[in-house]
Amino acid sequence: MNIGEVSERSGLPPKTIRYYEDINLVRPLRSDNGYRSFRESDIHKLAFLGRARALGFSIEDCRTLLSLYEDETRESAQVKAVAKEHLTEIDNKIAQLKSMRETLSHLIEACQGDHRPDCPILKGLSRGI
Amino acid sequence: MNIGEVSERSGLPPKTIRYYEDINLVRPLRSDNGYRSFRESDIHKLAFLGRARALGFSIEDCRTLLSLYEDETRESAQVKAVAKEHLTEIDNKIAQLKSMRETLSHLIEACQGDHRPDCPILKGLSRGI
DNA sequence: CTTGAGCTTCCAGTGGCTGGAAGCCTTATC
DNA sequence: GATAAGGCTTCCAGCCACTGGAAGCTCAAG
Repeated sequence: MNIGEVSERSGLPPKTIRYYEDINLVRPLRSDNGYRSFRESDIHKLAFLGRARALGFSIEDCRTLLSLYEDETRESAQVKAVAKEHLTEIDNKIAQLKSMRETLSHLIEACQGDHRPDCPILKGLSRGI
Repeated sequence: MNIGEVSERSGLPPKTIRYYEDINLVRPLRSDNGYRSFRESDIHKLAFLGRARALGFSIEDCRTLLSLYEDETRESAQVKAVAKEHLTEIDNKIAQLKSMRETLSHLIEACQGDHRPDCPILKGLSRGI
């Protein structure tokens, strides 16, 4: 199967699929004409990667998860550890964004948003919030 | 004032300050020895930038905010518009992270995390969540 | 005079793609 | 058989906002 169809079936752009080959996440075969030739197992891997990326896992996490997926002797504790660590990162990001949101929304509420130059947002940024 | 002291007083790393000069966010003077020579107003600007960045504004937003800050004829509505748009982006990011968190935490809860290979997290990633 | 800290510039790398150019391959149409 | 369109290939550059490191200059202390 050529890259175009694989792109449609996996939901990943062709550029991304080529990139994943570059960094050895997938290793499609090659046809005589030089085109990449994907097996069903490649598509399955790519879809796996797409879902893991959609959950925010880093590429290196994805590599780990994929190798665990293919390792019949894995222990689910290994997978769970990776996932838990990622969950913590997500929680940290959410907390950081919420804190930004808090400060920013206060400033926005305090600002009249009219034709006059006086602005609490700029004051907050210039004086320390 | 040299970059080291400015770094301490503004809370920004020297590398970042040099970068901000590169992209014309600040324009410190130069001493005869070639060293950057910062005025109080430069430090003020850098601290402003640090706070805006801490609120998650992009560099281009920061450039806009800084120019509004220095423009006496600004209308606070302009500032508020920039801030509101950024707030929306923050809200979108929070929503996306929460959705990831939701899915991921369900998978984690379902996983025993023991020595056996059976793992709902990997199943979820491979079959579609 | 030497040592060490602080400053300079420049280049490369981070993550995860994405855009674009130049050129080969395939398929359909004339 | 020529040609045009579309899909494929590689390679290089760029995105964002820095950050690390090398090579070399300047300055203050001992």
